[in-house]
Amino acid sequence: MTSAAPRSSWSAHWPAREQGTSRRQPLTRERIVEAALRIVDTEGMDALSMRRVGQELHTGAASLYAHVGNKEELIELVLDLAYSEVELEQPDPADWQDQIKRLLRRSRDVLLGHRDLAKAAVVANVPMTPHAMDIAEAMLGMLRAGGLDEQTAAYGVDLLGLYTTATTFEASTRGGGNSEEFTDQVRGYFATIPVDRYPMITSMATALTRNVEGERFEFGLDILVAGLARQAGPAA
Amino acid sequence: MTSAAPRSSWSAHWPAREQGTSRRQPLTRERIVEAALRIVDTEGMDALSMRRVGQELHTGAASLYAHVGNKEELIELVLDLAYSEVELEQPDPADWQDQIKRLLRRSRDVLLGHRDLAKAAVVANVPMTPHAMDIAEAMLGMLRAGGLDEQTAAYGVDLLGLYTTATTFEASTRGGGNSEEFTDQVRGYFATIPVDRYPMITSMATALTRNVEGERFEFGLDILVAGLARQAGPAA
DNA sequence: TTTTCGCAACGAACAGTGTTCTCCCATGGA
DNA sequence: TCCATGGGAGAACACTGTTCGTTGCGAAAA
Repeated sequence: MTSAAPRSSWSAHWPAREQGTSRRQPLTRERIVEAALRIVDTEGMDALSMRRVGQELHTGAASLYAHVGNKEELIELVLDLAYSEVELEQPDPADWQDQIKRLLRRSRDVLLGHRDLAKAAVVANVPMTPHAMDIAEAMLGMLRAGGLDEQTAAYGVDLLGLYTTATTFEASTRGGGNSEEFTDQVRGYFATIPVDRYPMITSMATALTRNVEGERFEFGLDILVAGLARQAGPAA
Repeated sequence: MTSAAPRSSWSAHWPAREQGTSRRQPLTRERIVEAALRIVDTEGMDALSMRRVGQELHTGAASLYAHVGNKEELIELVLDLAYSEVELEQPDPADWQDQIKRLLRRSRDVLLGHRDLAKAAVVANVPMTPHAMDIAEAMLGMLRAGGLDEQTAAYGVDLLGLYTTATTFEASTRGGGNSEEFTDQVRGYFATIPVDRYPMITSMATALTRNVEGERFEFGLDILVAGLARQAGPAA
């Protein structure tokens, strides 16, 4: 703040730098959401504050409230922007199980590509933003193509979404996925707890802390999709 | 603060009220955690602040830091206190599937009995507090009794815990469970979205918003436990 | 019994947070 | 040209978690 100069006169000396590209663009909802996502990508969810977003756009926090309502809505918009990156495919009855798995893997990868953004997905209720609903719509199509009845498909899409967001959030807290620091830390902790009270945990420490990229996610994914498929099998 | 009197002289006039029961008990970790849980029960997680806990114990926020370290640790302790309410049973190979279901139902009920405490369970990483590990220990025993190998049981306990906490948190945000306000609100929202973009969602609105006590939870529970049992079947 | 000493208790303060109020002023329509 | 609408922005409000420095009490030491 020591180098702060009168900004209006300063920009008056620099009237048309690069013409239409940047040069003090008007504040829009879109630019705000993009700036917020940029902050999440580089500094994480905890660093996302209204003042920080304002700073990113060279303005104050108060200016944002003309476009976004409140922080909760901003986070929702950021999450929806991320969800828009998830590529969808048309439901194919012959391939619906793998389609669902691919879709959820892509969703997970997109979330993991934005640091700990999955935290927002977990805290948010049922996602009712446009692109989140696009994903739900696609999943419902696949589940129905697989022969599931309405109620099973409805419960199923909820279950699959819940699993994906929760498991992705969990993964995002473990330092990005590849770091073995967390694993070693937990394993070291398990070595200190009383064996007589926790015979299972202590003896299974290595299995419990196993951290192979995606394996844990695939494990639950297989169970869930197979379980849903079994609901369709006997009925159809 | 207008009625604030010199407390030392005030308590000097009231030296031994009720002898050993109350009378300005010393601040302990236990009393702090109990007070915090009381606040969560009556006002919810969002109302839980260090100052609020201090107020509950007729002191300031700073006094708590001699016993709890920080807020994150306090929340962990509160969660662990709640987990201590979950009754456990000895693993029985003949009944392991229902045992697991009962255990998770009890866990869910305990969490739901403390407002939105499940939020803490979701945000917390893998629970490594004593009573949380007691539950994990019991579940591991049941899974192993069911014939699952080490790695499957390890992934399984993680999966089941994740599902229970996430689904319970989701349920706790819907106004306690019985309130149909949220259901009507979502259903009303679904009536406003474009049918051509969301044909599935709009046509399945009633199935998607179905909110029968526990049914949704049981749906996922059946799939998960059955899925794990299938992992044990062919191997054993 | 007196003195010392450690440490829990605590008020105040710091650096943040989300949000609102209230101006200022530029821009578009009349 | 005038005026009104509304976005931009500084200041302020009511909070938050946490730390600092002091106070005072209770127990051990002399």
